[in-house]
Amino acid sequence: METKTALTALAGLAHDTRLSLFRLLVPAGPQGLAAGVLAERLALPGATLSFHLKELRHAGLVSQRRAGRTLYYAADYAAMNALIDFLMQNCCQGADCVPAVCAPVRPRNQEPRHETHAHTRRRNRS
Amino acid sequence: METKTALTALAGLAHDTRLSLFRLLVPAGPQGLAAGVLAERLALPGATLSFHLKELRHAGLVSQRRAGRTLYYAADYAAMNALIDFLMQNCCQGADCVPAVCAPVRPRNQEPRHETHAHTRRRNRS
DNA sequence: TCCATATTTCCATTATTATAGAAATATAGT
DNA sequence: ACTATATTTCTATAATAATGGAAATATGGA
Repeated sequence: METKTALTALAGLAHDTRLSLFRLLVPAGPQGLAAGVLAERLALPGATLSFHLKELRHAGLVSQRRAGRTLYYAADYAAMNALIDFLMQNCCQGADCVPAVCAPVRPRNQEPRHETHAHTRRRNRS
Repeated sequence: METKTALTALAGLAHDTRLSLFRLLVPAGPQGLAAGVLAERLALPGATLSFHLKELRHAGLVSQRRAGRTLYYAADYAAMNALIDFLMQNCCQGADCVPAVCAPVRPRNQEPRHETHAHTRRRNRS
């Protein structure tokens, strides 16, 4: 991951509202949540919500999908993995490090979402 | 890690100059680098450097130590680990996840720097 | 075509963060 | 005590980001 990309991702998450949005989207899985639902859950005016969603989108952390007149937003797990990877480079320079692997909690009948760390064994079966 | 703490840490790293500072400090190990050295390496005016170092310090990402008239700044590995942990919660909600462990590259005659993840096996001997 | 719904973009305002010169503080040496 | 060095805090200014009402766009249904 490029430094500039990492910086944008960090700035994307470094805001109360946006972090909350992302945290709502993560357990929602790949199909995401409608803008309206997000607005309601966080009690945000539409314009403000839109502003932050755009920000997250530009940071590559969420994706947008239209279905009828509602827009669904979903967390981008690969982007989050890439960010974590980047931070681990900055934390330990690649040495003596256990890499992280993240995936949607319950992938709803869909193929695996990212090929990063294909070599890494999974743990924490819960 | 508390959300508020994570937000501060994210904001701490979400700036070009501060991320560069942190990346200079990481390989420097626990004894850190003098403010003067950092100023020179990044070609920053003293006041600007001070501003960003304070920011990083308030975010808990770096520590300060005085020796004579020079102030040394060092990366806080535990804080970085905590941040990565936090992000992994937000990425996969604790399920199906390999936790990360980070440590200084070459601990210079000093005891291990953090007790987080004492249960986790190390990998990547290089 | 007309109306309702879902959501965005526009724009003005306010709030927050960054920049860097100059003055202040801390320490050390003579 | 005086001077030099290292670095910070003070302060004003400039730059960037966030907020939210109002107007605009997109879609779907009658």
